[in-house]
Amino acid sequence: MPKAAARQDARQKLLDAALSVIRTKGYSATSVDELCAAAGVTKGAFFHHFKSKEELGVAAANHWSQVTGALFASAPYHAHADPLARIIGYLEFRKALLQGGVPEFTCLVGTMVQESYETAPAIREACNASISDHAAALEPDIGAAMRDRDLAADWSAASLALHTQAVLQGAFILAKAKGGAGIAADSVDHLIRYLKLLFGPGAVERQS
Amino acid sequence: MPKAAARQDARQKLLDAALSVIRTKGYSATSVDELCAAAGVTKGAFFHHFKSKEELGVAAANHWSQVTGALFASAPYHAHADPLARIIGYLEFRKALLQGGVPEFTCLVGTMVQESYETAPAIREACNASISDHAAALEPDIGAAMRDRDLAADWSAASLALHTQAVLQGAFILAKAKGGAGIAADSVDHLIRYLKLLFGPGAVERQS
DNA sequence: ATATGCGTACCGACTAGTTGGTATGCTGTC
DNA sequence: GACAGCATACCAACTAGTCGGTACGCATAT
Repeated sequence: MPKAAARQDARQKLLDAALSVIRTKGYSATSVDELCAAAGVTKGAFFHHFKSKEELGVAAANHWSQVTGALFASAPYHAHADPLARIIGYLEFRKALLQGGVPEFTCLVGTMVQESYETAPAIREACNASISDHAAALEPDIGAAMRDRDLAADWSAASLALHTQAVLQGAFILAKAKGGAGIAADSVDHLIRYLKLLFGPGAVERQS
Repeated sequence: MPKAAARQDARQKLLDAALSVIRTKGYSATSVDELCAAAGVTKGAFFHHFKSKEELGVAAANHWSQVTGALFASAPYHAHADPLARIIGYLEFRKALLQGGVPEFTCLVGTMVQESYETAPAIREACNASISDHAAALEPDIGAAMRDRDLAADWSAASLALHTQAVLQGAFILAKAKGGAGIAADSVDHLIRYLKLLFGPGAVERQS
């Protein structure tokens, strides 16, 4: 019975379509009709599940958090024993993700927040939560690496975690401007170099 | 005779209005009518000077390059004798610019390229030129600092120059998401710390 | 078993307003 | 009187959102 399975999946199809369409054209330039066409559903279905386009935007940001959250949670870099190795592993993983076309590896919430931070507070907050939560997931490892090496820093683990996200978001903008991923990988390399310098020479190698 | 002065300035007023309106609402969400209202001109004047909205976008990006180019060319950090001190001075200057509301200190071309990189090649290229030219202006100082210190690096002056722009663009996104400049300043601080580590301890202090 | 009742999921034509763009005309300057 | 600079009026296409209606699953009663 495909009927039971088919039910309630217009919402999912719309959210999945939103991820790719909005990353390609931006939030404002994406029309509801276009979203419906990409998802293969009707406008009636759209407004049955979302009371407005803005609500779809919020839901898309949350959906993005879930999808990427699952991706990073199951990534292999968590296996490293040394916390700094896990952080570097995370960044290498981000670099490995820079494959395919620009719309495929760039960030949904980074794109959306640029367009709606002043006009759609609900979207801004959902995007902020997505970025901030993702950064917060890095904090424990950064904190542990600092403690491991008795670092008396004038910066916090939280600020460094957010800085990694700033570099990534900025790398995406340059990739969009230049039309390729190369420059983004270079920027992540600079970030990795920064971390290795911060935590001392040979810091990663002296892991267990 | 205000007439002679008033002539030909609809274009300037439109470009100036574009800088602030597009930075606030984004390119797609900004309508031609809105732009005209903000500039205090009519639609006829708009399409007299620009044959399409996209052409206005390109012109706005070029206008942005000119305005910011003049700002940075006349900035005080060029006075430092040491090239590294000039670079750090540039970043401190960028930090000092993080004043007022978010729309006032964020970057026009970074905002525009996100929305139009796939749909408007002319705008993408104009934004790319703006970012790349600005980065290129930093290259000579970075190269000089590398030579001064006999740095045998596995990265180029060009890639570090672009990395600074990535950090700044990413910092703007975080500022938009969080609704404040604080996080952006933190990220620039991390970047300054990276440069000081890269060029060796006490590198800036041993300038003339 | 089957009839009744009801809620959720979905459809697609419709509307009021907005969009980028055009056609035409007026006004001052060379 | 030609032409640049602008204004006004207008248009077809598109916009987000609405609305009356259908299809179907599920619970309870009979």
